Amino acid sequence: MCFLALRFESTILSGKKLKREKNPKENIVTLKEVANHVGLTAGTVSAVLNNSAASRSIPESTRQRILAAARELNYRPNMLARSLRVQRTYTIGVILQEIGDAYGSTVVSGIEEVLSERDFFFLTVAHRHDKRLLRTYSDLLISRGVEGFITVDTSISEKPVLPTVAVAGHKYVSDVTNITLDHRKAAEIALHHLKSLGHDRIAFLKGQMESSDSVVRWEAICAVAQELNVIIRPELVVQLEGKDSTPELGYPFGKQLLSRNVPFTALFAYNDISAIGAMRAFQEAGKRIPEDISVVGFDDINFASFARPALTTVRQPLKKMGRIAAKALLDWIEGRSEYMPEIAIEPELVIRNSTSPAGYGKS
Amino acid sequence: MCFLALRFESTILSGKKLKREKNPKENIVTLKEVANHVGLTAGTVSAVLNNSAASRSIPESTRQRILAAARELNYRPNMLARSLRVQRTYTIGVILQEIGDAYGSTVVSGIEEVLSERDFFFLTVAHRHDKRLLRTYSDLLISRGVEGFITVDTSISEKPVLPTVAVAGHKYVSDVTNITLDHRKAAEIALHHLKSLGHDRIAFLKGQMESSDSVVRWEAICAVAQELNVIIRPELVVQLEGKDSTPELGYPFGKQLLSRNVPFTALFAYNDISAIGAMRAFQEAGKRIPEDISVVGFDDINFASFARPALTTVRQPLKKMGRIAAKALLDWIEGRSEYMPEIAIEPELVIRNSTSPAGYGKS
DNA sequence: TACGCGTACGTTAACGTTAACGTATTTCGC
DNA sequence: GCGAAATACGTTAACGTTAACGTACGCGTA
Repeated sequence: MCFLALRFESTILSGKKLKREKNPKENIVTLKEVANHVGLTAGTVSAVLNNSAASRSIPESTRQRILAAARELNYRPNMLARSLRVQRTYTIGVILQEIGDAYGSTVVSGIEEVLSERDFFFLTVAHRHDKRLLRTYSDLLISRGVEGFITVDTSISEKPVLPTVAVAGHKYVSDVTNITLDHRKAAEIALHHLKSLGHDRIAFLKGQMESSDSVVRWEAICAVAQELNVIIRPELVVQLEGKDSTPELGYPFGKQLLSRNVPFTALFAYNDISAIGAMRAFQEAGKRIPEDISVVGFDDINFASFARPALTTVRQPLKKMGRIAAKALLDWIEGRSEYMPEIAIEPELVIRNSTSPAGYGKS
Repeated sequence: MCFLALRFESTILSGKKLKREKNPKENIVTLKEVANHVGLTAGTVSAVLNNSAASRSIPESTRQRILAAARELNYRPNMLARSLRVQRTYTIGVILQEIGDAYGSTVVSGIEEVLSERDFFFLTVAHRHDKRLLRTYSDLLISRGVEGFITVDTSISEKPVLPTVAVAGHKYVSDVTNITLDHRKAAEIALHHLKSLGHDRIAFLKGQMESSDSVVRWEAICAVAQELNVIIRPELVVQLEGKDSTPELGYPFGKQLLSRNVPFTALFAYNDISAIGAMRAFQEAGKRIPEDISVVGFDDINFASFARPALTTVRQPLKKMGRIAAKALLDWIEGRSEYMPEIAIEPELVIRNSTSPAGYGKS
């Protein structure tokens, strides 16, 4: 019988080898093949490989025999089948606007760190600001069995079917955990910095309507400005538009600001990329930074410190926010923690060389 | 019977509603539930929804009844089960060193564009320069049924089990399609540019050993230098180290170059981020760019044009390379095209403000 | 009226796994 | 030396789909 089993096995194997050229799937080995190889059944092999409760009664010698065979045949469990059976995929969906921008990439890098520590994988989709695409993608991800979502800079309006954590989400929807920066604090530190440098004519670059932080951040700025007696002049407020994720974004709006011919000594931009773009517009127009115009950015992306001059900015700990989002989601999925509606993140002012006392340029 | 069916259905549904609070999976509806709802079997419903060959004999009225029920119940096919059955996952694995660096993110954005057009998804893994982790991850991805791999800036040495496309891969392994820049051409245009500006003392930043382009690019530079009679002085060659993906990477090596006290009028850096970091080191030491030192970068990442001065660089069309990689892989997987060992990409010199004639600073 | 053919579905098995339960043999206590 | 318990496995069914095959019925035709 042993002889027969061996013969059987070897013909199977040689059959596979012949086919391998054509179909790469042919040489991936299943549980049943491992079981055949050691003369046991799939159930037993499964129990040992997962060392489940049932395997307590399997003697060490058999266990070793099984493990050896699995290694030898290079057995890789089929996660599809396993997931179908145990109803878990250890996969989450990451939904963002675009792939490749500094903001999203950094958040995703934080997410990935945590997921890999906890043996989860993720599928990424970019909805390109299209509401319908967003809906389609979340359905497709559910089809693929993701156990939860992390959205980045994307507002959700409907209550989702699965646990969802929104990085920079603001609509308060039940069953969505929002990871949000403390925008009040952010506005305070930035405006206080500029005010204490003597700036009283401050220009603003408002975020695009599609960006989920825009509204909340602007409201915080308005509220804090009032408290600090900083006047917000409509002539000095410019609305960003476009979905560019390079500094090109801010360039035309920097020019626009200058063309209004309303004097200002400082700019508080919506984010670092628009700040850097605006800086270039200013510099091309002969303005010196910070002597003529001080500039404060937002985010503290990698390149902020390498802008010329190095950019003063409100730091959002993006990678950390990604980590926190992932941790919150996994704990929630695995029932280690309850749903919480919000996790607040503290911003931090990073003072570099793009800000200086007002009027510095007049001397 | 119809009454019974309805009753049955409604109790099922209310049962689900009660459970929904506890288990989110409870309210996702299966093919069998749709079938029950219309009083048919799962097989029939499946045939209609996929409009397979078998559904030719299903009358329009029934077809509509099924489609309506599926919509009404919000049926979403379970891709795990489907994939297990049809042995296809429409998923590929993207393997990169890190997530969040400008180079990789841009390539991935190109990949994603093509995948989404063709209804594929992707799982991303970052192996952090660890060979063993790379191996582990590729096994895990195979477990999850990916149909192919795209690697970014990662050398593979073993012949892979699945179709693989390597962006900036250089080891020639059979069954791997390499998407490679024409490094000879790149070296030619960069060195010719510097030489024609009169530079004859050129410093070089060599790529890190872990970066897969390093060796090939350096060899191309050496070969072209010889042909153009450009002398490469060992004292002016610095080896980059570290896995930083911000300009911070180049900063210490820019300093190191200056500290050697060997005069040079130009720098050809391994990539843009190291070029920008080195520029800052030069500027901090009082050197003007380009008057005292011309700098040429490599890649043309988003920020290159917003460096001060705007960086002259050898452009790699990163997004396009991602697109080409994805297209090649999908065509290969779906048998629309044969395996090809290499696809060459043409670099392009982008002249901005970081280069000028040698000796300009002496006047 | 018997036969064939088209119509409209149902049935079965399989994809690879695993949890729950079954069964045959051995070991041990008293 | 007999029953109970432990040991070492096997068997079955199910996860949700789909491809291949099967069947029952009605209709037209020779």
